[in-house]
Amino acid sequence: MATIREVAELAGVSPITVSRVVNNTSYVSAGTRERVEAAIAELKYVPNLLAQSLRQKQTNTLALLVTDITNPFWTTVARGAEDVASEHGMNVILCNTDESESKQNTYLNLVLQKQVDGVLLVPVNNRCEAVQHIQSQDVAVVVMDRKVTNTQVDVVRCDSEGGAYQLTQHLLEQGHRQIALLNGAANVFTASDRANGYRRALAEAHLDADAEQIYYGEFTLASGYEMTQQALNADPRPTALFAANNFIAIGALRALRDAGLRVPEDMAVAGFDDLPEELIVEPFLTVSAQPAYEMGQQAMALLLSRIAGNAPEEFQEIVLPTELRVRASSNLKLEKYSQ
Amino acid sequence: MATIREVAELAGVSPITVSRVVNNTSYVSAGTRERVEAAIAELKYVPNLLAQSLRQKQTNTLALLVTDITNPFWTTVARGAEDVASEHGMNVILCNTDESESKQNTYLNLVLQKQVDGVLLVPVNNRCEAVQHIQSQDVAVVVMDRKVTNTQVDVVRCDSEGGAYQLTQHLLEQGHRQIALLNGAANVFTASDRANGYRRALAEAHLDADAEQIYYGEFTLASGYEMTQQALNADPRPTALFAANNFIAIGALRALRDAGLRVPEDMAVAGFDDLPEELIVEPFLTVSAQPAYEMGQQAMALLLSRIAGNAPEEFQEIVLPTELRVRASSNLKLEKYSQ
DNA sequence: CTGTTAGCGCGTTCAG
DNA sequence: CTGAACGCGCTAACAG
Repeated sequence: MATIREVAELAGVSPITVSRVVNNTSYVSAGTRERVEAAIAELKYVPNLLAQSLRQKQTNTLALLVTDITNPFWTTVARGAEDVASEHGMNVILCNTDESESKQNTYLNLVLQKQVDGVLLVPVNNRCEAVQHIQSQDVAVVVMDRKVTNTQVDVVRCDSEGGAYQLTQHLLEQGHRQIALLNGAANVFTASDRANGYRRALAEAHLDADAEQIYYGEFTLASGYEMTQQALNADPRPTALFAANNFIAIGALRALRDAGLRVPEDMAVAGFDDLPEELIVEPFLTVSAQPAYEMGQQAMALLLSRIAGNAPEEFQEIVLPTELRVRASSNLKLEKYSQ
Repeated sequence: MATIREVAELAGVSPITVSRVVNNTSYVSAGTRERVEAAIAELKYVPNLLAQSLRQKQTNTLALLVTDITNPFWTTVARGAEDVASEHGMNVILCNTDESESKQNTYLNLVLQKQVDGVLLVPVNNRCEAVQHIQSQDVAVVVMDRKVTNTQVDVVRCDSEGGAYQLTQHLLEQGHRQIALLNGAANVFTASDRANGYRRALAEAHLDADAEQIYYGEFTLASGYEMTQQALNADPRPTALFAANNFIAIGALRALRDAGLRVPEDMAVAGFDDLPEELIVEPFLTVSAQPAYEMGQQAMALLLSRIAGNAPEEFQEIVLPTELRVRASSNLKLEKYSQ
């Protein structure tokens, strides 16, 4: 662990000259440069970024806090964000909040202490303390995927309301009149937005309030399984299930299998979020696909321009459209998945 | 961004006293502590970990370099490693090398510059420069999943040879005599070990060398698809495919589907690495499952004990067993997956 | 229980 | 083109 001083001594120059060679920050004569580089190689010198960042008051490091890194949706978002960041020479610290407020706050404190230059946050709920905490430290922040209340902040998200509307409409067109919505937690905006889109579609179809059947749970397989069991025991029993994310959908499909029901013959199923093609032999589930990679890209691009100080002064809200992909799980006419 | 000095001034104490309050590192009278805490709250003081780490010469941060974070296998490994690390108050920087040597080296340099206390490395090939580079900086390192040649270093991996042997044996028991191995890159130990296990099983079954049919590609869906197409055109055409990882297996299943072949009726398929249950409605693929989470745990535990200086002096090689899970893809008698 | 001194490794500022 | 002085924010070592 050689220091810049040791390199300087060996090369017979001052530390600052070594710094200039390493960072290419000023002209250095060819001869000096050569001697310095030889010394660096000999001592296996590795610059200490802690000291550099401390001095320069910037770390070229950003934090990305997502709610569930085991979900391919978030992996894809993270890839989009990282690709943009590394194009700009910035590194990303990825943190997994597990939808837990305490984990979120722990990680937030950690990365603020690590002096990150900015934070890309998927908030675990729609309150605003976390965002304000970041802002109070004069650290740039962009909220992703979910809105927050009562706070001025940049947001990049997908059109959950519109996607849910479209998906519900599709199920109505297939003739379904009892559609159960298996949702995430009610205090998360993506969940309430999807409920709103669902309601709007029902209202336009002139179905009365009785037709509404919403279950609130979590964005997990276990919760999807459980909500499906409840829905199967409901009266009237739904003929279609709308799963508010991919894990809920898989939980629902499992519960249906365990109940001996076929999809789509005995129950239609549709969901939010496509699974990446690497994980699926043949797509079967009808979904409203969110542009995960693009969301990560755009959110990171906005964060970087905020840091660089060349973003518009007013806060942005960027809403990306979702795409309806009709497949066999909601449509008897399509060939059934058989693998 | 208040500093410790500003807090000290406001509280009417010295900076070191503030430090002691923040870190609970020595006795402080209740009254002083209260005044300091009030000042911290008022100034919204957040300690600067860069400065602290610079001073203490340790960052409590570790690096984890894996080859493909979009693969659930590696996500699971990472979770195992992180869970152990955070139990010990250590943070983990996760880096994705994409099986690229240059990316690996870039990240390695970055984390060494960031002064990580240790590195958990999945090397992109079986050469040893990367490991020696880390060791030359006196940074602790544990290699995971793959061996490296010519270098003394701790290794935690799974029994690829044994797992491949077991899986091949299973296919032989099902009556297959032409089994194609769809493998990763030849210069990666996990790939060559799986080839060795495959060969050993063939040899024990007294099949001559002609029976051996190994394709070398990459651990990706696209490569699995391609190798399967080659295998289908081979003479003799195999009756069973052994995919060396989960992505290759999915590529193979797709290629078979596109060729109009049924599994297992027209072609048996088996693979390495189970997919996590969150992503699968009903397991269909026969696999040799590696204990991914445990591998992450054990590798991290070993790394931490090396750092703490309480690991055995000699280098360890920990080999975890794989588990054969027979399912419908290789067995006509089992019920076919139909979802 | 609290404070003083010194320095971690680096880069900014200014001077040559 | 090169160097000296200084300080980024924090804490180890020592003193009281």
